[in-house]
Amino acid sequence: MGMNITEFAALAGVSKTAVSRYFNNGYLSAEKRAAIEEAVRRTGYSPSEAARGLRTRRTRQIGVVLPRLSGESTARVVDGISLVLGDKGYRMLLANTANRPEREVEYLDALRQSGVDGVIFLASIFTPEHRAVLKSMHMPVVIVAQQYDGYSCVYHDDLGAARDLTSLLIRRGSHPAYIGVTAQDRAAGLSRREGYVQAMREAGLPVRTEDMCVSGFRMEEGYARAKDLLQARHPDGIFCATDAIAIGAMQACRELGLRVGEDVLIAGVGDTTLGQVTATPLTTAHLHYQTSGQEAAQLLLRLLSSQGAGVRNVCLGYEIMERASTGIL
Amino acid sequence: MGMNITEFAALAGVSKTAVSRYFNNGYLSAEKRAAIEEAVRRTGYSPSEAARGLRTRRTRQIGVVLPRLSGESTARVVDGISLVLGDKGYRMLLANTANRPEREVEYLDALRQSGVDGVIFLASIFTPEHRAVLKSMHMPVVIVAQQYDGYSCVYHDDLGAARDLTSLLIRRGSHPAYIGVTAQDRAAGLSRREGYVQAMREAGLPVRTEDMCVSGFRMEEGYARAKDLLQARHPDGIFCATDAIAIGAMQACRELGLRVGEDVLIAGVGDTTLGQVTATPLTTAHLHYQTSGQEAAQLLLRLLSSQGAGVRNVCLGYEIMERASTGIL
DNA sequence: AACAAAGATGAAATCGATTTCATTCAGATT
DNA sequence: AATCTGAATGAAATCGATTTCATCTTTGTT
Repeated sequence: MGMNITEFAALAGVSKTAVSRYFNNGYLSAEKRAAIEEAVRRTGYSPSEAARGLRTRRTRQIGVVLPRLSGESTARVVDGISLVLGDKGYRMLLANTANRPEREVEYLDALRQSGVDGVIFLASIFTPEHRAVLKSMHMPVVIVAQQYDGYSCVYHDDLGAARDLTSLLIRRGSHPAYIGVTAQDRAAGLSRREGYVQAMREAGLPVRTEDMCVSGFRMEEGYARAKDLLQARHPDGIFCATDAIAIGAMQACRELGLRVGEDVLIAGVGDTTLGQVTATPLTTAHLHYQTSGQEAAQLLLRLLSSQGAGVRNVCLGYEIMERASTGIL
Repeated sequence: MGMNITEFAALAGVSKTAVSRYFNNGYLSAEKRAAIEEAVRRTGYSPSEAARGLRTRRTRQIGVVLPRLSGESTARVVDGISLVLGDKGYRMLLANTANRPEREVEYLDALRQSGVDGVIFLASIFTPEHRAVLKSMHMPVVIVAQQYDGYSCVYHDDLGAARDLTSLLIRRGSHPAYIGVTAQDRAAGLSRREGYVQAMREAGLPVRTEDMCVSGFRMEEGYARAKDLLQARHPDGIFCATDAIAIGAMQACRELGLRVGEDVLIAGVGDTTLGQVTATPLTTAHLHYQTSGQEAAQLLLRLLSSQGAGVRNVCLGYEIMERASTGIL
């Protein structure tokens, strides 16, 4: 522990320079290398990250900003990130903004100061302040789950997934309504709604604003919106922008005496575990969250090695999981 | 960005020392303070964490070691931790060991080197190596979800929860079997099993090893163990050490044509969202995971301020959530 | 008026590494 | 034999802060 390079070098019988070279693979004779290796084994010495960071301006730390940790999708993305980062000897500095956009900006700023080598940003909503802070970051940034011009992004084909699911609902004989999330969230809000609209148009069905509404991300909110919608418009199908909302909707159906998969067809997006254990298993789209985390980390590491390698985007596909909520199979 | 204290001091018309004092609330005249404040506003200067860390040997970073991120309980604990830490200006270095105990030791070691101020350890299993590495940590450590002699711990009353749930199963008319996890996990494995055993004894029921088995943490594993158990022993109740296992067990029942809550009563532990959306809502014990994260963070911060304040333990209670899986309410 | 105590101040030392640079030495080339 | 090449080497400069310490200014006390 409390040993510095000078002490250690003396102990190993070599110069400080040699020790530094040992830990940074520089020119070094085999004997010295062996002597140092031996001394390391004996003493457990390892160079101070602080000193090293001061000199090299690199910390081997990556900042990860995310809106929440509860929520399976985020957790899976982070899992993917840490998988890749851990392997490459990078550490992960987590900034949990607890769904408060003003905190996002705050934290991005803090990360900039704390000297992380790069940032992975799990975005939900982009405000003008976001744009400003992102611009002021003098380090590589990768954005996950959103496409954002000028930055490397890893995202899902939200539109495609929503379109396919809506088409499925139509094919199974329903005229689906829509429960989504705020359009400020361009991926989960805007794109998925657009997918719904496209599928409806393609099928020649009218797109009525009365059949569409906006919910929060929580199950309870989905439940409430669904109950309103079901009582006001009596839809025979609902496409929900997220699994959580869909689960809420299923519950609302049940309470109103409607059979899910028969009286009302329901689909969600995300393929969370939740949708697999419900009374009626949920039809949904599997998005490759963990993969997106891995891709993001790899993208960032590439940006770190070859400086300014330029912006690169990765769009991941999806997989439709057809289950009983859209009709008995 | 690229400005150091010397440049900045010149720009503000004061000495380096004054600048340092400004950022560390030392003696400083009002005029200088104002001048520096103004200059900070103009330039956006902020001291380098690396240099600061080198000199002070403090990083304001806390290492958090955890076995997995997917899994609601861990996510909630981390949420709690980041809530407290964020408020106090500490950052969180996450080490995700992906359920590999050998990695836990590795990461603890890495954290020690990387100079975090303290560590929060979400433990599941303790091996002799764990003990060794923990001992070699020259910094405060708080352990969550396990009681471990010599360290400050925040944990749940696993035994009590298990005992109460088993008693409930018995009161509702069943003679419950047990599906648990490895006893190497002293909290979720050993204590909960002990709670089951105690409740059985109290009720004067025989505790048969054939009625008890060990599962992994995943739903699918709970499903498999439950199926075996149900076919071999035909129990009319099962106490499961975790919600995930319980969900698997419910599925096994359904597939065997047994009605959950009638033919077979089932209870789990953890009160995850999963248990609230299943066909038959799950009776379980709510453990205060987020609170335990907060408590752990607070404990650690206290250890950091008053050096060697000594070991303190926090045991959090639980709340029995009685739902339909133990009989229609 | 003399003196002590307390408040401010900045020069210089320090934290523990990396990196530059000048030098040595062995072997290859002419 | 003289020269060149390139690998190894370590002394010293450097990264950007904090902290000590000696000095100077106030203020308060008698």
